[in-house]
Amino acid sequence: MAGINKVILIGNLGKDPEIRHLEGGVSVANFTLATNDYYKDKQGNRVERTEWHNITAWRGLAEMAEKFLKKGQQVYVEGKLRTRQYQDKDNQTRYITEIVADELTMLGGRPQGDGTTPAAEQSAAATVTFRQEPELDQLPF
Amino acid sequence: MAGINKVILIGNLGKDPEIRHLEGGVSVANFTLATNDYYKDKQGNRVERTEWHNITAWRGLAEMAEKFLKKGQQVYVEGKLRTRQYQDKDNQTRYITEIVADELTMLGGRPQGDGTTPAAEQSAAATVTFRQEPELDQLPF
Amino acid sequence: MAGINKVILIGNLGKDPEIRHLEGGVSVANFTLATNDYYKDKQGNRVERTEWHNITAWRGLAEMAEKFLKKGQQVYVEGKLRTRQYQDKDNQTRYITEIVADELTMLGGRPQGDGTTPAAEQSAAATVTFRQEPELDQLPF
Amino acid sequence: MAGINKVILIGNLGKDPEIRHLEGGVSVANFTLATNDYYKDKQGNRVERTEWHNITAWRGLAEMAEKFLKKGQQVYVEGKLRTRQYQDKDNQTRYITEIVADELTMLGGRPQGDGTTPAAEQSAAATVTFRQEPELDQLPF
DNA sequence: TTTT
DNA sequence: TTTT
Repeated sequence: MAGINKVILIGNLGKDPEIRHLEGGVSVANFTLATNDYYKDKQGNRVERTEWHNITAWRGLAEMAEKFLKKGQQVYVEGKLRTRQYQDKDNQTRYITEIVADELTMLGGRPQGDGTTPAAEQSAAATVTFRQEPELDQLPF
Repeated sequence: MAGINKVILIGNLGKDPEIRHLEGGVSVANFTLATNDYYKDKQGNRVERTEWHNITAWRGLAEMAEKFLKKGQQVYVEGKLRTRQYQDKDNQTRYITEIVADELTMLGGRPQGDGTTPAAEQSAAATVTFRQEPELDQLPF
Repeated sequence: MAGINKVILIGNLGKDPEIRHLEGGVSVANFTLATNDYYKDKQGNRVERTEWHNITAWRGLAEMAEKFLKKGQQVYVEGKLRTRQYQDKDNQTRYITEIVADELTMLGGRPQGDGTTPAAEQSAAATVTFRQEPELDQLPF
Repeated sequence: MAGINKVILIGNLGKDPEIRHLEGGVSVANFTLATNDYYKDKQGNRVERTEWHNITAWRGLAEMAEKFLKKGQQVYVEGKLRTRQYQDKDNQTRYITEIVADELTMLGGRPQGDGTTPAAEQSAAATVTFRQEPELDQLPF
């Protein structure tokens, strides 16, 4: 049965995206994204809570993430949850949950950079949306 | 900085919700949810992929999950991602990502039951929405 | 500046989709969707409120809506808001807000049909997802 | 049957929110929000399309919109669609579709102000989330 | 005009 | 009527 698996995040990159080029020319980028919220504890103090998310982007979206996204930047991420298993260094099975991005949109936040990027270029880049084409496999037949 | 951390799922319960009552009278329910999608592999075969999600509901939403949700049922879940760490049996730190539910809506699917629940009750239950009140801590001050 | 314009609905079709074939071979389907919620009035009575939405689907998604969606069926719709103007019969400018669908997923609800559709076919159809390819114009250059 | 009626927008305010205080002390704020996207026309030219949305906020959320949101600012809006009818000046029935906000989050964009607001205050305000409590009527009984 |  |  077809279902829905959708994640929508607005947060800040914890580091610059890291891109890898797999065999067959496929690119994959990874970065972490912090989303913050606030709550009041029992004493009435305002407490901040940061949640860290593992974001993965494939193909053209990976290239664009590498090109345009920087540590500290505020970004909108839309994607889906995927939990995969891997073997840790002790050969034990572990699980990691990632968000596979379908869309990345830069929001108003300025990137934390070295100051060498011309303001005009930053400004132009700061508002672009990247949308991943759905895999050609999504058709119902 | 305030962010957005939102998950929207439609899937089927992998098991009946399990509820625990913590000290202080707080309830928490857990269940797994399967979301399915399809893709075509390189040979053009239609392949199904199932993603399993860990859902957590608190307080009144936990009570309602226990009361109304059953294994197999199709449900809409809205919530937020939370990754927490715990110690495994070898005292190693591990991480698990869960969806903390804010809203649960039963969809058209009939629960997989023992057939003893009157149809009228099932039908009445099958379409209700439960919404968790936001914690009273969400105000910006 | 790039923005986000996203609508997520789960409701029931008020009528069968109506499809039109425009010049150039482009298809467009329209249907209405009812979403229901409940509130308690000041006397404590449970009141139902129905909201009606105008859904538009283009191209392949239109064909699939016509083929698989029926009056009464429960469906998940994801799309974007678009308000367009038109001239009414008195030649006055009027506005209508529609949801242009990107994705349609049939949920558990059985279609209201003439009873001639084999159950197996209904069941197969009842869970399919249709996803519109993004227009080729979504790239940021 | 319970349904889902959800809208998620990121855009810029077209004007400062206008607040009205109804009898009984209830506040309601209105503003317009522009969401922009881009497409390539048949000649390959990049064309911008702006969609304007009517946003309504009630009670505490209205007060906060009035206090913190300004023309030009970039904001995340989550809410639900509601189409209501009214009589125009010729006593004809007309319809308008609005988004009734449940949550407003200011994003990185600086408000278009008179320059008298201290930067620190702007910065503090620029990232806050306001969440409307659900009406107490949302419970399923 | 839907659904429960 | 916004933003880039």
